[in-house]
Amino acid sequence: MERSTVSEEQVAEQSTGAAYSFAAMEAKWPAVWDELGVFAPKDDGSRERRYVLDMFPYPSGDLHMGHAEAFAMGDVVARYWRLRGFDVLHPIGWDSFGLPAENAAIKRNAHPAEWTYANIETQAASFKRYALSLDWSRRLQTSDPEYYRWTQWLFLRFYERGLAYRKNHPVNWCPKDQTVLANEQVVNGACERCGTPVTKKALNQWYFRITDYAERLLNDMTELEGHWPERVLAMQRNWIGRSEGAHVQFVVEGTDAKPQHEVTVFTTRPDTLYGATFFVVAADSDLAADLVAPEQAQALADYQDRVKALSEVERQNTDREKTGVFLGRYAVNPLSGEKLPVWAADYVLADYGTGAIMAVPAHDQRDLDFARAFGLPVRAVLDTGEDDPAVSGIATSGEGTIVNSGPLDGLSKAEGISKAIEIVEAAGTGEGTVNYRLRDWLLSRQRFWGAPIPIIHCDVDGEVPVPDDQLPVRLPDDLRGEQLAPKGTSPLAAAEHWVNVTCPRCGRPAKRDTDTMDTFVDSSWYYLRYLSPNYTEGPFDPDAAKNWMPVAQYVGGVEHAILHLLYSRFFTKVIKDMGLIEADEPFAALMNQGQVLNGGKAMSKSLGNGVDLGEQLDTFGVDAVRLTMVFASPPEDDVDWADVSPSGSAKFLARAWRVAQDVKSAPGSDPASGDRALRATTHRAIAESEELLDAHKFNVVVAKAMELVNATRKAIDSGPGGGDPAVREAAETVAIILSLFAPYTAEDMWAALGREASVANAQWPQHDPSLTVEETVTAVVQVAGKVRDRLEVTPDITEENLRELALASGNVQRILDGRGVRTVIVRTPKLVNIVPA
RNA sequence: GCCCCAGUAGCCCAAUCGGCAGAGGCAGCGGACUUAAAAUCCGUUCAGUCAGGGUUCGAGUCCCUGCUGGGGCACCA
Repeated sequence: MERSTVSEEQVAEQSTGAAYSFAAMEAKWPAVWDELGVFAPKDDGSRERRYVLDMFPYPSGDLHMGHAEAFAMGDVVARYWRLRGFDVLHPIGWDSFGLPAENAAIKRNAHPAEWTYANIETQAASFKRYALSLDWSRRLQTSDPEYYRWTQWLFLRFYERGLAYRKNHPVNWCPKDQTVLANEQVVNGACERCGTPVTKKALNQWYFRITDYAERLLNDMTELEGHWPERVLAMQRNWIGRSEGAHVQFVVEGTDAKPQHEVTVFTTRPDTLYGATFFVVAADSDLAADLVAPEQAQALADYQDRVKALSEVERQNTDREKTGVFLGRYAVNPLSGEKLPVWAADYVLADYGTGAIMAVPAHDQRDLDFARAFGLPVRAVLDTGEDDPAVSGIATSGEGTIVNSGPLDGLSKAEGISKAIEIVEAAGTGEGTVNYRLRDWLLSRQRFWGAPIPIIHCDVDGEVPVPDDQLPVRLPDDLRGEQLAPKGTSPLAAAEHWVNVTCPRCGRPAKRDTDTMDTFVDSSWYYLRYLSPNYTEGPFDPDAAKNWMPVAQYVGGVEHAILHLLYSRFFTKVIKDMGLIEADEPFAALMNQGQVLNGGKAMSKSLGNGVDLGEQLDTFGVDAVRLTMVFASPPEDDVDWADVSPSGSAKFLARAWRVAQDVKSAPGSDPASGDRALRATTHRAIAESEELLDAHKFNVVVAKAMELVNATRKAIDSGPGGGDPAVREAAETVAIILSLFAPYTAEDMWAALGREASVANAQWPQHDPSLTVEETVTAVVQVAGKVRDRLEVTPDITEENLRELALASGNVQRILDGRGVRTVIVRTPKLVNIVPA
C-alpha cells in the first residue's frame, strides 16, 4: 500500500492520449442540452406527434434501481422516435398525494407538503443527472392546488352524471392506516400498503360507478390486443369477471311482506334449476335479517356475531368448514314449485350477484360441501357419466345430459341453459343476464393528504356540490403533526374553521365533506393534464388532447396492471362521454419493465440486499448503469443485478468512445468510397436495429452496437485505418444508436467526430439496401435432414440451378450411394434438403 | 382449484416464414504489450434447446402430456 497509485484516467491518458471520463461528460452536457432545448416538443403540427409516457413516480425518498430501469426503457422509445422525425412529447411529474407523506409529517410534527416537495426536488435532480429526454416545462404535482382543483372539477362532473355516489355498505377497513380501502387495494385479505389484516366496517362512503362501464372496459380491450402485454389484459379480464347467466326470482313464503317476499338469485347454470335443494343468502346482508323467522332471529344474530369475529384472511380461507344457520323459511322454486329451506351462510357474498343463491349441491362443490355439513338432500340433474355426487362428495359440472328436470330432460348443458332462460322469461320469473365480478370503486379516504371531496353537507339541501368557481377546495395548511394522526375519521373533521361553511344553496350553516379522494383518482387523468399544464379553462385543452391522445407508448411496472390502468381507462371513457376527448383508450401501447432484483430476490431492507442507485451512478457513471439495464434482458424481464456487469458496460462505452477518437477523416466525407465490408456491417446494423427497436428488443440493439464497434475497431487497427470514410460512417452510426441508451457518451462521441450538438437532434441514418445484400451466400445441402455439404452461391440463384448444384455435389452422391431421390426441397438461396428414396 | 408467462452454454441472453443452434456480454483459459501490474488489444473452451410423445423432408420454433420456476385470481354462484 506504500506504492503510489495512479488513477485509471491518468493511465488511460498515457496509453491512448485521451481519456474516457464519465464524470467530465456528466458535468459538461446537461447545460448544453438545456440551452438547446432539445427535448420539448415543437407542437406545431409540422411533424407527426407521438406521446411517450412513463408512469409518474411517488416521491418517497430518492430514485431507486426500479426507477432507473423503467425510465431507461421509456427514454429509449422517446429518443428513437425523436431521431425518426416524430414530434415527441415526453413529460414528467409527481403523484404526490398519499399516506407516507402524512405519516412522515406526524412523526416530525410537520406538514406533509414539506416532506413531499423536498423529496420531489431530490428526485428531480436525480432525473436530470440520469439524462432522460424529458420536457421539464410540463412538470406537474398532483398535490398542487392548481392540479387538484381539476381533480375536484372532474369529481363534480362524475357526480352530475350519477357516476359518483354515496352508500352505506360494509367496506374494507385497514385498522393500522385507519382508512377504508378499495377492493383492488386488498391483497389476500390484507392491506396492500402495510400488510395489516383488513376488517369489515359499515360506513357511508363515496363510490365511482365503474361497474356501469364494465362492458366497455372489457370490450375495448380488443383494441389493446397485441399492444399491451397479454398478461395485463388477462388480469383485467379476470378482474372484470364477466359471467353470463340468469336472474331467477324465488318467492319466500311465510314472511309478513305483502306482496310476498321475492328474492332474486344469480346463476350461471339455470339448466340445473331442478337440482336446487336449498337456498342461501349472504349472512351479512340485509336480506338475511329481512327473511329470518322470529324463532330463528336469535340464532341468526349469534351466527352473524361469529362471522363478524373472523378476519378477512380467515374468512377467505376456502378450506374452511362450511357454516350457516337455517332461517325458518322456505323459498319456492319457480320451475318445479318445490319448497327449499332458506339458509344464511358466509360462503355466499353479499356484494356479488344478488347476495342470494339457489344451491345445487350435485353440481357445485361449495353447495355440496354445505349440504353434507348440514345433511341437506343432494339431487343430480346432470348426467356427466361421473360418479353420483351424493356418494362421491365431488360435484359434477361439465358437459352432460339433463335428467330429472321435467321440460329440460334430455337437453345438453348449453341447450338446457337457453331453454331454462326461455321458460323463466315466459313465466315472468326471471331473465337471462350478465353479471360482473367488478365492484364499484370506493374512493373516499379518511386521511388528510389527498384532494378534498368538493361536497358540502347541508341539513336542508343534503349533498350540495361546491360551485366550480369556488374550486379548488384547498387543504388547510395549519394542521401539523399529531393533528394529522388517524382517528378513524378524517383529520379534516377536526379543522373546524375549515369544516364549517355556509350552504351554497340556502346560505345556512353547513359542513364540508371531510374525506379526501383515493390517490388513484389523481393519477387517473394526469396524462391529460400534461398536454396543457397551465390551462385554466378546464382540466386540459381539448385541442391539445386531439393532437396528442392517446399515449403512443406507456411504460411502467406490472404492479399497476389492474389498479391504475383500469381506473385510467375508466376515466378516459367517462371524459370521452363528456365530449372532451375523442380517444376511447388512454394508452395505445403498454410496456411493462421487469423488476430489478439482487441475488434472485427483490431488493429489500429486511434482506439487506439493496443496491443504491446513487452509488452505482457514482462508481460506473449514468451511461453504464443505463446501458446495463437495457442490455441485461428484454425490457419486460427482470434484471438481476448480481448477474450483470455495469463495469463491463463501462468498458464497452469506453471502447466505443475511443473508436470516435480514432476517426481521422473530416466530417461530411463521402462514405461511398469507404471500405465495403465495414459499410455492409454498418448498414446491416442500422436495418436490424430499426426492426429490433420496433419490437422493443433493446438488449439485442445493444448487441448490434457492440458488434459494430468491434468491426470498426478491427477496421481501424488491421483494416483500412482510421482515415477511411467508412470508419467515420460506422462511428457516427454507433454514436446515434448509443444515444438511445448512453446519452453522455454518444454526445461526447458526436463532438469528437466534429459534429454539432446534439446527437439527440441527429437523424436516424437511412440504410442502403444495396449494401446489406450479401455477395455470396452459403447454401446448406442436407441429405435426410443432415448437413452434408455447403455451396457458395449468389443470393439470386434460381431454384433449378441450386437443385442441380446440390445433386451434383460429390458428398451428396457418396451419401446417396446409388439410392434414388424421393424429393428435393429447395429454399433458395440458403438450403436444399434431399430426401432419399 | 382456475387463468397467464417462461425454461437454449457455468451465468445473462440471441436465433424473420419451421431451414447450418450462436449475434453480444459476464465469468474462465491462452497470448501480445509491461521489469511487474493495471488498462488496452488479439485469440479461445463450453450446450443440442426441461422431459416424453406427435405433425413435418426438416422442430429451439407448431400441437399434446408432464415437470420446474414466476405471476395473477380465488367460497364470484
